[in-house]
Amino acid sequence: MSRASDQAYANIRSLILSGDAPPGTQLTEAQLADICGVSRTPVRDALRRLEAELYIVRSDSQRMFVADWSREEVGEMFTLRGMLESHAAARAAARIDAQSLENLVECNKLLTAAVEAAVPDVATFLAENRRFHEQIIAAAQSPRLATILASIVEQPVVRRTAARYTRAELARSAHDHAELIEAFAAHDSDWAEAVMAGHIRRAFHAFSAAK
Amino acid sequence: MSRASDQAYANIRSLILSGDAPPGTQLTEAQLADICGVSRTPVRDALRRLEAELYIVRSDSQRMFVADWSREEVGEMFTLRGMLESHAAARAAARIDAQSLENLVECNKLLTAAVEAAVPDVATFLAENRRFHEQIIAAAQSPRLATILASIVEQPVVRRTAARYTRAELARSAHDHAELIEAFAAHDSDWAEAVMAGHIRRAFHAFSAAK
DNA sequence: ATCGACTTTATTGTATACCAAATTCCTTCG
DNA sequence: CGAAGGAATTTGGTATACAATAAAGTCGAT
Repeated sequence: MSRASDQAYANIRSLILSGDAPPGTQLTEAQLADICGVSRTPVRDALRRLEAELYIVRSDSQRMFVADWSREEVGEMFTLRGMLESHAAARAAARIDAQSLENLVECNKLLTAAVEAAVPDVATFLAENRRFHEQIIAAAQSPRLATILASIVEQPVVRRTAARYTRAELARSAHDHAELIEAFAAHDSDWAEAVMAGHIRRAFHAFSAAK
Repeated sequence: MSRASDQAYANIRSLILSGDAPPGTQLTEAQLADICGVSRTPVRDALRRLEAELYIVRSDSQRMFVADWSREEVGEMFTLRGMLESHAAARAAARIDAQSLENLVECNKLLTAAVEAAVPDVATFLAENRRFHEQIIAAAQSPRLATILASIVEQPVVRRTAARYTRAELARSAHDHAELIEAFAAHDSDWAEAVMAGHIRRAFHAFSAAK
Protein backbone atom coordinates (compact mmCIF):
# COMPACT_ATOMS: atom_id res chain seq x y z
CA MET A 1 0.00 0.00 0.00
CA SER A 2 0.94 3.57 -0.19
CA ARG A 3 1.68 6.33 2.19
CA ALA A 4 -1.63 7.72 3.39
CA SER A 5 -3.32 4.36 3.57
CA ASP A 6 -0.47 2.83 5.57
CA GLN A 7 -0.39 5.80 7.85
CA ALA A 8 -4.09 5.49 8.55
CA TYR A 9 -3.69 1.77 9.15
CA ALA A 10 -0.83 2.25 11.59
CA ASN A 11 -2.58 5.08 13.40
CA ILE A 12 -5.86 3.27 13.86
CA ARG A 13 -4.13 0.04 14.82
CA SER A 14 -2.10 1.78 17.48
CA LEU A 15 -5.24 3.47 18.76
CA ILE A 16 -6.65 0.02 19.35
CA LEU A 17 -3.50 -1.61 20.71
CA SER A 18 -2.66 1.24 23.05
CA GLY A 19 -6.09 1.04 24.59
CA ASP A 20 -7.01 4.60 23.62
CA ALA A 21 -9.88 3.02 21.76
CA PRO A 22 -11.04 0.20 24.03
CA PRO A 23 -13.26 -2.64 22.80
CA GLY A 24 -16.72 -1.43 21.90
CA THR A 25 -15.62 2.04 20.87
CA GLN A 26 -17.30 3.22 17.70
CA LEU A 27 -14.94 4.28 14.95
CA THR A 28 -16.25 6.66 12.34
CA GLU A 29 -14.54 7.38 9.09
CA ALA A 30 -14.71 11.13 9.43
CA GLN A 31 -13.29 11.13 12.94
CA LEU A 32 -10.43 8.82 11.97
CA ALA A 33 -9.70 10.82 8.86
CA ASP A 34 -9.37 13.84 11.09
CA ILE A 35 -7.07 12.08 13.57
CA CYS A 36 -4.89 10.57 10.88
CA GLY A 37 -4.73 13.74 8.85
CA VAL A 38 -5.88 12.05 5.65
CA SER A 39 -9.15 11.91 3.75
CA ARG A 40 -11.84 9.28 4.12
CA THR A 41 -10.60 7.23 1.17
CA PRO A 42 -7.41 5.85 2.71
CA VAL A 43 -9.15 5.55 6.06
CA ARG A 44 -11.70 3.26 4.47
CA ASP A 45 -8.93 1.15 3.00
CA ALA A 46 -7.32 0.87 6.40
CA LEU A 47 -10.60 -0.03 8.06
CA ARG A 48 -11.18 -2.81 5.55
CA ARG A 49 -7.81 -4.26 6.39
CA LEU A 50 -8.35 -3.99 10.11
CA GLU A 51 -11.75 -5.55 9.72
CA ALA A 52 -10.25 -8.49 7.83
CA GLU A 53 -7.79 -8.91 10.68
CA LEU A 54 -10.69 -8.76 13.14
CA TYR A 55 -9.43 -5.73 15.00
CA ILE A 56 -12.76 -4.21 14.06
CA VAL A 57 -16.28 -5.57 13.82
CA ARG A 58 -19.26 -4.09 12.02
CA SER A 59 -22.70 -3.70 13.49
CA ASP A 60 -25.71 -5.02 11.62
CA SER A 61 -25.73 -1.72 9.90
CA GLN A 62 -22.16 -1.20 8.80
CA ARG A 63 -21.08 0.93 11.70
CA MET A 64 -17.67 -0.03 12.98
CA PHE A 65 -16.54 -0.80 16.50
CA VAL A 66 -13.33 -1.93 18.12
CA ALA A 67 -13.59 -5.70 18.47
CA ASP A 68 -13.80 -7.49 21.76
CA TRP A 69 -12.59 -11.07 22.11
CA SER A 70 -14.21 -13.60 24.31
CA ARG A 71 -12.06 -16.10 26.12
CA GLU A 72 -13.31 -18.80 23.78
CA GLU A 73 -12.41 -16.78 20.73
CA VAL A 74 -8.89 -16.30 21.99
CA GLY A 75 -8.64 -20.04 22.53
CA GLU A 76 -9.88 -20.76 19.05
CA MET A 77 -7.37 -18.28 17.66
CA PHE A 78 -4.53 -20.08 19.41
CA THR A 79 -5.80 -23.40 18.06
CA LEU A 80 -5.86 -22.10 14.49
CA ARG A 81 -2.50 -20.48 14.90
CA GLY A 82 -1.10 -23.72 16.27
CA MET A 83 -2.40 -25.72 13.33
CA LEU A 84 -1.19 -23.31 10.71
CA GLU A 85 2.12 -22.39 12.23
CA SER A 86 2.96 -26.06 12.86
CA HIS A 87 2.25 -26.64 9.22
CA ALA A 88 4.46 -23.70 8.35
CA ALA A 89 7.24 -25.18 10.47
CA ALA A 90 6.92 -28.51 8.66
CA ARG A 91 7.13 -26.82 5.28
CA ALA A 92 10.03 -24.68 6.43
CA ALA A 93 11.98 -27.73 7.62
CA ALA A 94 11.73 -29.21 4.15
CA ARG A 95 12.68 -26.01 2.37
CA ILE A 96 14.97 -23.94 4.56
CA ASP A 97 18.43 -23.07 3.28
CA ALA A 98 21.69 -22.53 5.16
CA GLN A 99 21.42 -18.75 5.12
CA SER A 100 17.93 -18.69 6.63
CA LEU A 101 18.98 -21.21 9.20
CA GLU A 102 21.89 -19.01 10.18
CA ASN A 103 19.51 -16.06 10.50
CA LEU A 104 17.34 -18.06 12.87
CA VAL A 105 20.36 -18.96 14.96
CA GLU A 106 21.38 -15.31 15.20
CA CYS A 107 17.86 -14.31 16.05
CA ASN A 108 17.57 -16.81 18.86
CA LYS A 109 20.97 -15.79 20.20
CA LEU A 110 19.68 -12.26 20.73
CA LEU A 111 16.46 -13.58 22.19
CA THR A 112 18.29 -15.84 24.61
CA ALA A 113 20.55 -13.02 25.72
CA ALA A 114 17.50 -10.88 26.40
CA VAL A 115 16.02 -13.61 28.55
CA GLU A 116 19.21 -14.30 30.50
CA ALA A 117 19.96 -10.69 31.33
CA ALA A 118 19.91 -9.68 34.97
CA VAL A 119 16.53 -8.09 34.30
CA PRO A 120 14.87 -9.89 31.38
CA ASP A 121 14.54 -7.53 28.41
CA VAL A 122 10.96 -8.26 27.41
CA ALA A 123 10.88 -5.73 24.59
CA THR A 124 13.83 -7.35 22.86
CA PHE A 125 12.37 -10.77 23.55
CA LEU A 126 9.15 -9.76 21.85
CA ALA A 127 10.89 -8.23 18.86
CA GLU A 128 13.19 -11.18 18.30
CA ASN A 129 10.41 -13.66 18.93
CA ARG A 130 8.39 -11.98 16.26
CA ARG A 131 11.30 -11.98 13.84
CA PHE A 132 11.95 -15.65 14.55
CA HIS A 133 8.40 -16.67 13.72
CA GLU A 134 8.27 -14.44 10.68
CA GLN A 135 11.42 -16.01 9.32
CA ILE A 136 9.94 -19.46 9.68
CA ILE A 137 6.79 -18.40 7.86
CA ALA A 138 8.92 -16.92 5.09
CA ALA A 139 10.91 -20.15 4.85
CA ALA A 140 7.66 -22.07 4.46
CA GLN A 141 7.32 -20.41 1.05
CA SER A 142 3.55 -20.26 0.90
CA PRO A 143 2.13 -16.81 0.20
CA ARG A 144 -1.34 -17.96 1.12
CA LEU A 145 -0.27 -19.39 4.43
CA ALA A 146 1.68 -16.22 5.13
CA THR A 147 -1.37 -14.10 4.42
CA ILE A 148 -3.57 -16.13 6.72
CA LEU A 149 -1.05 -16.24 9.54
CA ALA A 150 -0.51 -12.51 9.32
CA SER A 151 -4.20 -12.03 10.02
CA ILE A 152 -4.16 -14.52 12.88
CA VAL A 153 -1.11 -13.60 14.89
CA GLU A 154 -2.74 -10.82 16.80
CA GLN A 155 -0.15 -8.67 18.42
CA PRO A 156 -2.42 -7.68 21.30
CA VAL A 157 -2.63 -11.30 22.34
CA VAL A 158 1.05 -11.96 21.79
CA ARG A 159 1.91 -8.95 23.85
CA ARG A 160 -0.39 -9.83 26.70
CA THR A 161 0.95 -13.36 26.67
CA ALA A 162 4.57 -12.29 26.88
CA ALA A 163 3.80 -9.88 29.69
CA ARG A 164 2.62 -12.85 31.71
CA TYR A 165 5.70 -14.94 31.07
CA THR A 166 7.84 -15.72 34.04
CA ARG A 167 11.57 -15.91 33.50
CA ALA A 168 11.28 -19.71 33.41
CA GLU A 169 8.65 -19.51 30.71
CA LEU A 170 10.74 -17.12 28.68
CA ALA A 171 13.68 -19.53 28.98
CA ARG A 172 11.47 -22.40 27.91
CA SER A 173 10.42 -20.40 24.89
CA ALA A 174 14.05 -19.81 23.96
CA HIS A 175 14.71 -23.51 24.40
CA ASP A 176 11.81 -24.35 22.05
CA HIS A 177 13.36 -22.09 19.46
CA ALA A 178 16.66 -23.89 19.82
CA GLU A 179 14.96 -27.21 19.31
CA LEU A 180 13.13 -25.85 16.28
CA ILE A 181 16.48 -24.84 14.85
CA GLU A 182 17.74 -28.37 15.41
CA ALA A 183 14.72 -29.76 13.60
CA PHE A 184 15.25 -27.36 10.72
CA ALA A 185 18.93 -28.26 10.50
CA ALA A 186 17.91 -31.92 10.26
CA HIS A 187 15.21 -31.00 7.74
CA ASP A 188 12.84 -33.07 9.84
CA SER A 189 9.34 -31.77 9.14
CA ASP A 190 7.59 -33.94 11.69
CA TRP A 191 9.93 -32.82 14.42
CA ALA A 192 9.58 -29.15 13.58
CA GLU A 193 5.82 -29.48 13.41
CA ALA A 194 5.60 -31.16 16.79
CA VAL A 195 7.83 -28.68 18.54
CA MET A 196 5.97 -25.74 17.07
CA ALA A 197 2.62 -27.21 18.09
CA GLY A 198 3.77 -27.51 21.68
CA HIS A 199 5.36 -24.08 21.59
CA ILE A 200 2.15 -22.34 20.55
CA ARG A 201 0.04 -24.42 22.87
CA ARG A 202 2.17 -23.47 25.84
CA ALA A 203 1.84 -19.83 24.94
CA PHE A 204 -1.92 -20.31 25.08
CA HIS A 205 -1.76 -21.75 28.56
CA ALA A 206 0.57 -19.04 29.75
CA PHE A 207 -2.04 -16.59 28.54
CA SER A 208 -4.98 -18.56 29.83
CA ALA A 209 -3.67 -19.32 33.32
CA ALA A 210 -3.27 -15.71 34.34
CA LYS A 211 -6.42 -14.34 32.67
CA MET B 1 -21.64 -4.72 1.73
CA SER B 2 -23.99 -2.70 -0.28
CA ARG B 3 -25.42 -2.74 -3.72
CA ALA B 4 -22.87 -1.23 -6.07
CA SER B 5 -19.90 -2.73 -4.32
CA ASP B 6 -21.41 -6.20 -4.33
CA GLN B 7 -22.41 -5.83 -7.92
CA ALA B 8 -18.88 -4.89 -8.89
CA TYR B 9 -17.51 -7.79 -6.87
CA ALA B 10 -19.87 -10.28 -8.48
CA ASN B 11 -19.25 -8.93 -11.96
CA ILE B 12 -15.49 -8.97 -11.73
CA ARG B 13 -15.48 -12.35 -10.07
CA SER B 14 -17.60 -13.83 -12.82
CA LEU B 15 -15.33 -12.26 -15.42
CA ILE B 16 -12.50 -14.24 -13.89
CA LEU B 17 -14.42 -17.46 -13.30
CA SER B 18 -15.99 -17.52 -16.74
CA GLY B 19 -12.61 -17.22 -18.36
CA ASP B 20 -13.46 -13.94 -20.09
CA ALA B 21 -10.53 -12.54 -18.17
CA PRO B 22 -7.95 -15.33 -18.23
CA PRO B 23 -4.95 -15.40 -15.87
CA GLY B 24 -2.54 -12.59 -16.62
CA THR B 25 -5.17 -10.18 -17.90
CA GLN B 26 -4.70 -6.68 -16.61
CA LEU B 27 -7.69 -5.23 -14.82
CA THR B 28 -8.00 -1.46 -14.64
CA GLU B 29 -10.35 0.34 -12.34
CA ALA B 30 -11.77 2.59 -15.02
CA GLN B 31 -12.47 -0.27 -17.40
CA LEU B 32 -14.14 -2.33 -14.68
CA ALA B 33 -16.19 0.63 -13.50
CA ASP B 34 -17.43 0.96 -17.05
CA ILE B 35 -18.30 -2.72 -17.37
CA CYS B 36 -20.03 -2.86 -14.01
CA GLY B 37 -21.88 0.39 -14.50
CA VAL B 38 -20.63 1.86 -11.25
CA SER B 39 -17.98 4.38 -10.32
CA ARG B 40 -14.39 3.64 -9.41
CA THR B 41 -15.12 3.81 -5.68
CA PRO B 42 -17.02 0.52 -5.33
CA VAL B 43 -14.78 -1.08 -7.93
CA ARG B 44 -11.81 -0.38 -5.72
CA ASP B 45 -13.59 -1.98 -2.79
CA ALA B 46 -14.35 -5.03 -4.87
CA LEU B 47 -10.76 -5.28 -6.10
CA ARG B 48 -9.46 -5.17 -2.55
CA ARG B 49 -11.70 -8.06 -1.65
CA LEU B 50 -10.73 -10.06 -4.70
CA GLU B 51 -7.09 -9.38 -4.00
CA ALA B 52 -7.46 -10.64 -0.43
CA GLU B 53 -9.02 -13.79 -1.85
CA LEU B 54 -6.11 -14.06 -4.28
CA TYR B 55 -8.24 -13.88 -7.39
CA ILE B 56 -6.08 -10.92 -8.29
CA VAL B 57 -2.40 -10.16 -7.89
CA ARG B 58 -0.67 -6.81 -8.05
CA SER B 59 2.42 -6.08 -10.05
CA ASP B 60 5.41 -4.43 -8.43
CA SER B 61 3.71 -1.21 -9.24
CA GLN B 62 0.15 -1.71 -8.03
CA ARG B 63 -1.31 -2.66 -11.36
CA MET B 64 -3.71 -5.53 -11.07
CA PHE B 65 -3.84 -8.77 -12.99
CA VAL B 66 -5.94 -11.89 -12.89
CA ALA B 67 -4.02 -14.38 -10.76
CA ASP B 68 -2.53 -17.55 -12.08
CA TRP B 69 -2.03 -20.50 -9.77
CA SER B 70 0.83 -22.90 -10.05
CA ARG B 71 0.16 -26.56 -9.49
CA GLU B 72 2.02 -26.37 -6.20
CA GLU B 73 -0.03 -23.42 -5.02
CA VAL B 74 -3.24 -25.28 -5.75
CA GLY B 75 -1.90 -28.25 -3.78
CA GLU B 76 -1.02 -26.05 -0.84
CA MET B 77 -4.45 -24.48 -0.94
CA PHE B 78 -6.09 -27.89 -0.77
CA THR B 79 -3.85 -28.82 2.16
CA LEU B 80 -4.80 -25.70 4.08
CA ARG B 81 -8.44 -26.12 3.24
CA GLY B 82 -8.26 -29.72 4.39
CA MET B 83 -6.73 -28.78 7.72
CA LEU B 84 -9.13 -25.97 8.42
CA GLU B 85 -12.29 -27.56 7.15
CA SER B 86 -11.57 -30.77 9.05
CA HIS B 87 -11.19 -28.66 12.13
CA ALA B 88 -14.47 -26.94 11.29
CA ALA B 89 -16.14 -30.33 10.95
CA ALA B 90 -14.83 -31.39 14.36
CA ARG B 91 -16.14 -28.23 15.97
CA ALA B 92 -19.44 -28.57 14.16
CA ALA B 93 -19.88 -32.13 15.39
CA ALA B 94 -19.58 -30.91 18.95
CA ARG B 95 -21.93 -27.97 18.50
CA ILE B 96 -24.51 -28.78 15.85
CA ASP B 97 -28.19 -28.72 16.80
CA ALA B 98 -31.10 -30.75 15.46
CA GLN B 99 -32.31 -28.01 13.13
CA SER B 100 -28.94 -27.55 11.43
CA LEU B 101 -28.57 -31.29 11.13
CA GLU B 102 -31.94 -31.47 9.42
CA ASN B 103 -30.84 -28.74 7.03
CA LEU B 104 -27.76 -30.75 6.13
CA VAL B 105 -29.90 -33.81 5.48
CA GLU B 106 -32.19 -31.82 3.20
CA CYS B 107 -29.24 -30.32 1.43
CA ASN B 108 -27.63 -33.66 0.74
CA LYS B 109 -30.94 -35.09 -0.44
CA LEU B 110 -31.04 -32.49 -3.20
CA LEU B 111 -27.38 -33.08 -3.98
CA THR B 112 -27.86 -36.82 -4.21
CA ALA B 113 -30.86 -36.41 -6.47
CA ALA B 114 -28.79 -34.20 -8.76
CA VAL B 115 -26.10 -36.85 -8.94
CA GLU B 116 -28.47 -39.73 -9.60
CA ALA B 117 -30.43 -38.05 -12.36
CA ALA B 118 -30.25 -39.60 -15.82
CA VAL B 119 -27.90 -36.79 -16.75
CA PRO B 120 -26.09 -35.60 -13.60
CA ASP B 121 -27.10 -32.04 -12.80
CA VAL B 122 -23.69 -30.58 -12.09
CA ALA B 123 -24.97 -27.05 -11.47
CA THR B 124 -27.28 -28.23 -8.71
CA PHE B 125 -24.56 -30.46 -7.35
CA LEU B 126 -22.21 -27.49 -7.09
CA ALA B 127 -24.81 -25.24 -5.49
CA GLU B 128 -25.85 -27.79 -2.90
CA ASN B 129 -22.28 -28.84 -2.26
CA ARG B 130 -21.42 -25.27 -1.52
CA ARG B 131 -24.43 -24.89 0.78
CA PHE B 132 -23.52 -28.09 2.57
CA HIS B 133 -20.00 -26.95 3.35
CA GLU B 134 -21.16 -23.47 4.32
CA GLN B 135 -23.63 -24.91 6.78
CA ILE B 136 -20.90 -26.95 8.40
CA ILE B 137 -18.70 -23.89 8.72
CA ALA B 138 -21.60 -21.99 10.25
CA ALA B 139 -22.21 -24.82 12.70
CA ALA B 140 -18.55 -24.65 13.74
CA GLN B 141 -19.37 -21.27 15.31
CA SER B 142 -16.01 -19.65 14.79
CA PRO B 143 -16.13 -16.30 13.00
CA ARG B 144 -12.40 -16.31 12.50
CA LEU B 145 -12.37 -19.77 10.98
CA ALA B 146 -15.27 -18.76 8.75
CA THR B 147 -13.40 -15.70 7.56
CA ILE B 148 -10.29 -17.65 6.72
CA LEU B 149 -12.13 -20.44 4.97
CA ALA B 150 -14.11 -17.98 2.91
CA SER B 151 -10.85 -16.66 1.53
CA ILE B 152 -9.51 -20.14 0.88
CA VAL B 153 -12.35 -21.96 -0.80
CA GLU B 154 -11.64 -20.68 -4.24
CA GLN B 155 -14.58 -21.21 -6.48
CA PRO B 156 -12.43 -21.45 -9.61
CA VAL B 157 -10.75 -24.50 -8.20
CA VAL B 158 -13.97 -25.97 -6.87
CA ARG B 159 -15.60 -25.49 -10.22
CA ARG B 160 -12.77 -26.98 -12.18
CA THR B 161 -12.65 -29.89 -9.80
CA ALA B 162 -16.35 -30.62 -10.12
CA ALA B 163 -16.15 -30.40 -13.90
CA ARG B 164 -13.68 -33.27 -13.77
CA TYR B 165 -15.82 -35.44 -11.54
CA THR B 166 -17.07 -38.62 -13.09
CA ARG B 167 -20.47 -39.83 -12.00
CA ALA B 168 -18.78 -42.27 -9.64
CA GLU B 169 -16.81 -39.48 -8.06
CA LEU B 170 -19.93 -37.36 -7.64
CA ALA B 171 -21.63 -40.32 -5.99
CA ARG B 172 -18.66 -40.80 -3.69
CA SER B 173 -18.88 -37.16 -2.74
CA ALA B 174 -22.56 -37.56 -1.86
CA HIS B 175 -21.68 -40.62 0.18
CA ASP B 176 -19.04 -38.66 2.10
CA HIS B 177 -21.67 -36.09 2.94
CA ALA B 178 -23.96 -38.82 4.23
CA GLU B 179 -21.20 -40.12 6.45
CA LEU B 180 -20.48 -36.62 7.69
CA ILE B 181 -24.12 -36.32 8.65
CA GLU B 182 -23.83 -39.58 10.57
CA ALA B 183 -20.80 -38.28 12.40
CA PHE B 184 -22.59 -35.03 13.22
CA ALA B 185 -25.64 -36.92 14.46
CA ALA B 186 -23.36 -38.90 16.77
CA HIS B 187 -21.60 -35.68 17.77
CA ASP B 188 -18.33 -37.50 17.09
CA SER B 189 -15.73 -34.84 16.34
CA ASP B 190 -12.94 -37.24 15.47
CA TRP B 191 -15.13 -39.07 12.98
CA ALA B 192 -16.34 -35.87 11.33
CA GLU B 193 -12.80 -34.55 11.14
CA ALA B 194 -11.48 -37.71 9.53
CA VAL B 195 -14.23 -37.95 6.95
CA MET B 196 -13.84 -34.31 6.02
CA ALA B 197 -10.09 -34.68 5.66
CA GLY B 198 -10.53 -37.55 3.24
CA HIS B 199 -13.30 -35.73 1.41
CA ILE B 200 -11.17 -32.68 0.70
CA ARG B 201 -8.12 -34.74 -0.11
CA ARG B 202 -10.02 -36.75 -2.70
CA ALA B 203 -11.24 -33.55 -4.30
CA PHE B 204 -7.61 -32.55 -4.65
CA HIS B 205 -6.72 -35.75 -6.43
CA ALA B 206 -9.73 -35.52 -8.70
CA PHE B 207 -8.46 -32.10 -9.65
CA SER B 208 -4.86 -33.13 -9.83
CA ALA B 209 -5.26 -36.30 -11.88
CA ALA B 210 -6.84 -34.60 -14.85
CA LYS B 211 -4.79 -31.41 -14.82
C1' DA C 1 -44.25 10.73 33.83
C1' DT C 2 -43.91 7.19 30.20
C1' DC C 3 -44.33 5.24 25.97
C1' DG C 4 -44.60 5.75 21.23
C1' DA C 5 -44.44 8.39 16.89
C1' DC C 6 -42.05 11.76 14.45
C1' DT C 7 -38.09 14.64 13.27
C1' DT C 8 -33.34 15.58 13.17
C1' DT C 9 -28.73 14.11 12.99
C1' DA C 10 -24.91 11.05 12.08
C1' DT C 11 -22.71 7.76 9.26
C1' DT C 12 -21.77 5.04 5.45
C1' DG C 13 -22.01 4.13 0.40
C1' DT C 14 -21.57 6.11 -3.88
C1' DA C 15 -20.67 9.43 -7.62
C1' DT C 16 -17.94 12.86 -9.66
C1' DA C 17 -14.09 15.69 -10.63
C1' DC C 18 -9.57 16.53 -10.17
C1' DC C 19 -4.54 16.14 -9.22
C1' DA C 20 0.03 13.86 -8.26
C1' DA C 21 3.20 10.25 -8.87
C1' DA C 22 4.69 6.50 -11.10
C1' DT C 23 4.82 3.50 -14.95
C1' DT C 24 4.18 2.13 -19.56
C1' DC C 25 3.89 3.03 -24.28
C1' DC C 26 4.97 5.39 -28.34
C1' DT C 27 7.42 8.50 -31.15
C1' DT C 28 11.30 10.45 -32.85
C1' DC C 29 16.04 11.12 -33.49
C1' DG C 30 20.84 9.54 -33.64
C1' DC D 1 18.16 -0.63 -34.96
C1' DG D 2 18.42 1.30 -30.48
C1' DA D 3 17.92 4.81 -27.11
C1' DA D 4 16.09 9.14 -25.19
C1' DG D 5 12.27 11.68 -24.25
C1' DG D 6 7.60 12.89 -24.08
C1' DA D 7 2.66 11.44 -24.05
C1' DA D 8 -0.79 8.50 -22.33
C1' DT D 9 -2.28 5.30 -18.71
C1' DT D 10 -3.15 3.92 -14.20
C1' DT D 11 -3.45 4.05 -9.40
C1' DG D 12 -3.50 6.65 -4.88
C1' DG D 13 -5.37 10.37 -2.89
C1' DT D 14 -8.30 14.73 -1.98
C1' DA D 15 -12.51 17.13 -1.90
C1' DT D 16 -17.31 17.59 -2.27
C1' DA D 17 -21.92 16.35 -2.72
C1' DC D 18 -25.88 13.48 -2.19
C1' DA D 19 -28.88 9.36 -1.01
C1' DA D 20 -30.16 5.87 2.11
C1' DT D 21 -30.48 4.31 6.48
C1' DA D 22 -29.82 3.89 11.32
C1' DA D 23 -29.38 6.23 15.73
C1' DA D 24 -30.61 9.78 18.71
C1' DG D 25 -33.37 13.18 20.27
C1' DT D 26 -37.92 15.58 20.66
C1' DC D 27 -42.51 16.08 21.17
C1' DG D 28 -47.17 14.72 22.14
C1' DA D 29 -50.92 11.88 23.89
C1' DT D 30 -52.56 9.25 27.48
